Amino acid sequence: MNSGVSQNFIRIPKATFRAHIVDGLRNAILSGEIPPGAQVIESSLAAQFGVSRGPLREAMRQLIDEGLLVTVPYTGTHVVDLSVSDVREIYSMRVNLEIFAFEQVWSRRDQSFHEGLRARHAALTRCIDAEDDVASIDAELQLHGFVYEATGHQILLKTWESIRGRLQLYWAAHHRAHGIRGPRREGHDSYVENALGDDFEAMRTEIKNHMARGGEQTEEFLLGSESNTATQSDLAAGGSK
Amino acid sequence: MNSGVSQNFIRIPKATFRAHIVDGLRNAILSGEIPPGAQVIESSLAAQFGVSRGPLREAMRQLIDEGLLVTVPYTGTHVVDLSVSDVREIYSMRVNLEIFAFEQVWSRRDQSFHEGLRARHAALTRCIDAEDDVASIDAELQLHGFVYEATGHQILLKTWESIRGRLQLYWAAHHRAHGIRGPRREGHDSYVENALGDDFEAMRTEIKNHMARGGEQTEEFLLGSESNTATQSDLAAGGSK
DNA sequence: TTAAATTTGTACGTATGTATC
DNA sequence: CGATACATACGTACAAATTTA
Repeated sequence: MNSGVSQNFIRIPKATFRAHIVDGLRNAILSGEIPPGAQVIESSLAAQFGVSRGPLREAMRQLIDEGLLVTVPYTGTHVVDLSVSDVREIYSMRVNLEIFAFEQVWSRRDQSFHEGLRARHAALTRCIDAEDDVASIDAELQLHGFVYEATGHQILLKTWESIRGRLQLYWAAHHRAHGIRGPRREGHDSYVENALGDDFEAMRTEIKNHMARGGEQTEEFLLGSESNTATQSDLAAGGSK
Repeated sequence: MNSGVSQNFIRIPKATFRAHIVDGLRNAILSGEIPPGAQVIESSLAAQFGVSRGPLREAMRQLIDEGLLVTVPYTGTHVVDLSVSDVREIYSMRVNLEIFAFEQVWSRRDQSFHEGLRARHAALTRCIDAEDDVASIDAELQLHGFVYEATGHQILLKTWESIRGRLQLYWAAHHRAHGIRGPRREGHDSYVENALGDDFEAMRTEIKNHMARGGEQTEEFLLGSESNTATQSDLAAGGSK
């Protein structure tokens, strides 16, 4: 039934089929294998993944409301091409979410929070020292994600996850185009220091500064590039409704 | 091709088919026609809506990550049954989002913002005076939703929409059980007054108070009820991931 | 262990809207 | 303006996988 493409035989480690496709497709997008703006056709992709169109359609729909794909009914689906305002929105939302996250977790920071944060900080530093940019993107997302998880706030965590993909996509595209990542090394030290300190207001301003550094590089990068000030991601961003 | 159930002939007023199902299903849930905790089976639902499994599965998946349905692979899908902590999370997130929304829109409040807000406030007041609780729930959501739309912040708006459904579900269930809605009448007057005023800090505290009123009624309602302190909505809330 | 219920996946075919020549 | 190609959207029937009783 499934010829040509292998990738089976791995027995699908866990859970459903669609989830497996989602991960594969997300990686293909984030790695740049499918570049921003490129069209994805479900029939081709189904063949490429060795699955039928049903599960694949559902997988695509999930990536659509993760904001990685945009679709217009009956015509086609493309990998999102972030505009300046898109990235600006992501960063402003991040500042807000992360301050809220620390607000929620501040009084409940315990031993394991300290250890977890320091561990991820160390991992990030290792990646940066090794100049492994791809890994350090992931490590930085892990660092921030840990804070959201520590809050125990399910909705907050889910909201973070809903923008994390686009943030990662932007960082990855930025890296491939310029070879240098967004936020740079020294920033993380003071970030972690404040996160484990006793001054909440200091942490609040730290977050704003931390994000602002990434935001500045954003502007100059996207303004220097060609395309968009208001892309297709505005309309039909949800697919339906 | 399609026998038995009618509902066709309407020519599908606009856009895709799946979107139509989503609206229908969402209404069925919010109206209590399908009560919280009830199981929904895709085959039955497909027959009931007169559509095939494909579009219906995708519609369900959309409601799943709207948080109205929860599913565990290979076993079943149920209407969400909100726990105390769920509602607590929704309210805390609302406070944060709405303050952020006013932060974004504050300096850009123009003529049409004033008019739009007052118009929706008037509509809400009309519904309350008419004692039409169902309509006033919708009117209140419209009032708050207008603020999010006015920010022009797509991500913020989408985040609001991602919790709006569950908030509406809770209000509707609360109303059916007790006959009285959450936030009461007088609150909205000072809310709108502050929203159009010049004191941002006053607005910030207004929001916290406004939400706190709804939150208190939440506690006593859910604690008086039987079931849950940590429901199924915690795990598998996304279906895949 | 078997069996039932339900979801999940497959493989076709048809219909419809969009765009392009 | 019409015809055509394309990709999505939807329909149907059947097979497989998984959990629960």
